[in-house]
Amino acid sequence: MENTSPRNFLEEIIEEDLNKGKNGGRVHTRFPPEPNGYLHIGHAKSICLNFGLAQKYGGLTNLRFDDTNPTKEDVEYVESIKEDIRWLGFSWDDREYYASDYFQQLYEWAEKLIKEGKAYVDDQSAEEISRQRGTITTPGIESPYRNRSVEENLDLFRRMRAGEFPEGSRVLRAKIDMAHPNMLMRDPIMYRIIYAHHHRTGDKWCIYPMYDYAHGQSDYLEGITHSICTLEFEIHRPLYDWFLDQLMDTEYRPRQIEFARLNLSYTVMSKRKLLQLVKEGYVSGWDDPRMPTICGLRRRGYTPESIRNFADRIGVARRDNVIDVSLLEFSVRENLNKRAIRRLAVLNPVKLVIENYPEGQVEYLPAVNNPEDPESGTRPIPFARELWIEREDFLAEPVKGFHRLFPGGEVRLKYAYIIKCERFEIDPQTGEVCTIYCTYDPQSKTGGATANRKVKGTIHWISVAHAHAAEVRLYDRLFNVPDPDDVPEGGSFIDHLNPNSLRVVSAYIEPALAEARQGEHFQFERLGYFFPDYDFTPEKPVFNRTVTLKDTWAKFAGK
RNA sequence: UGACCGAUGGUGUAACGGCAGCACAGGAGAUUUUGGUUCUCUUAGUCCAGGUUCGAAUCCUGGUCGGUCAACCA
Repeated sequence: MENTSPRNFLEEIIEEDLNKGKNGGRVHTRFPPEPNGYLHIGHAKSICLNFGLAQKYGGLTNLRFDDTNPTKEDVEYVESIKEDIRWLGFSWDDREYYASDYFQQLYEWAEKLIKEGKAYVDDQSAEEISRQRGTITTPGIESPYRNRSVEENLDLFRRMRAGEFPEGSRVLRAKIDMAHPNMLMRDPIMYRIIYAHHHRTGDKWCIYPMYDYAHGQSDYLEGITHSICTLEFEIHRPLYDWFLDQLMDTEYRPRQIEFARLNLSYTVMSKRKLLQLVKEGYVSGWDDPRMPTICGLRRRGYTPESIRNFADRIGVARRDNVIDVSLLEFSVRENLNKRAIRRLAVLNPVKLVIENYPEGQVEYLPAVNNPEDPESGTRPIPFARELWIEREDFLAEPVKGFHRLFPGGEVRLKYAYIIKCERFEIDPQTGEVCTIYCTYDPQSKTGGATANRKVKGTIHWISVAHAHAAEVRLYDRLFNVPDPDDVPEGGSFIDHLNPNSLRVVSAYIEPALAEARQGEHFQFERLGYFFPDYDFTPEKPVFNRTVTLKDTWAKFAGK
């Protein structure tokens, strides 16, 4: 292989395995979500890794729902997870599996372990078992039921399965080592009794395998070669290997490899906290555009490509990391800059009157749809005597470095004329500027005699007579500190919620925008990238702000 | 006082015993009918102490700091 580009540690491992001819030279990965919540950007990292690695090495990736706990899981989540993976641009073809597909085989293997004296039924309560487990620095003690006969264990286990015992009364444990320094090896629980309806197996089972017993065997059954998971499962690896070694005598072996999960600044990522935001109404739902969920990002206007690029850029390693959210924002700006259709909109309008422009006259001026894409052409936009401009683009008393409109100053109206501010009026009620009066240079239109005159700034505008109203939702970071989880005693990440993470404004948009379609990405020139919300209708257009444009003036002015 | 894992600019991530590179962020400038884009330039880093070696981010030893583990969750 002559690929000299730097490789991450997963690629190194895979290439090493390939060179050694391990597992017949196959690469087969899996993405194993538990259907108990919505996927977020951290899952996207894992998805890109698992599918990306398989793609790179000519292998396959399975989708496997890890549904071993019927009390927590639900079909509702299965569909959303599939939709999100597809949307991200990956396909598992027909390899859609469920850990529950393997319940029968897992059960038979459990009997095999019992027969070999490697597993036993424990009659103790959860509390007793927990007490006997010892602590991190002291060994555990053995259960009084540990040395039951094979016959008794088998009988009890079969009766557990038959539903003869109440929930929580007995468990099946692997007989390993109660003094093992790794607590997970201290006779871990393999099966527990749960009388709950399973979303796939219904009421067929009342005993359910634990993650540790199910995962490695599921990998084995699917022919997975590289079982990639996050760092917190590292300590589970000896157990993953132990079961495989007891049960399998082939040369083929799936291998668990851990990587550091994604953390994002100004964001919380745990399912529990995300759920709390939804349940307690801090956001409108899992797909609230401020959520780091895949469906939230989608509604916000993020593109699959931008998320894949982001996943590439953040890399992968085994050290804990916090990615700056600005890298995510960079990724979406970069992608949207290339593809977003340019349109004009005024979010915070103030009226501007061009006194020497004929009353009643309307011109349709050509405006470029996307300067990054010469093929995209132009559309006509109506220009008239009365316009809306952005309130921030006028200052009665200009400050140093201000390139926009002020009394006596000139500015170019994008795609139109150069205007000069003659005077302005203040609303006596509010004390705010209400009307700005200008004159225009009739020769300064694109292609005109004075069109190339240098003026300091260019601003956008909307003809009052032709403006459509729209609701625009301005989103900002959900939290106002880089690490929302960093809270003093008794505090909560909720305390760090950004009160201005959503501002809804009534805006004026150019006529073409009223005809926007779902799924189209727009740049409102000089403002940012916007995406029609699911609530959008031609009668009542609603846009979500995906992200602002990079704004070096705001940065300067803010100092 | 346990086991396992980790430590490279502000944030990520490369280097496989031989010039510490790239991206984001930050800064300066050029271009620009978006204070966008693009293009230049630029600030800033190997946790500490020993050892091995002609040569150490890399190997060894010891420390320091951080993470994970005591659900019948995954």
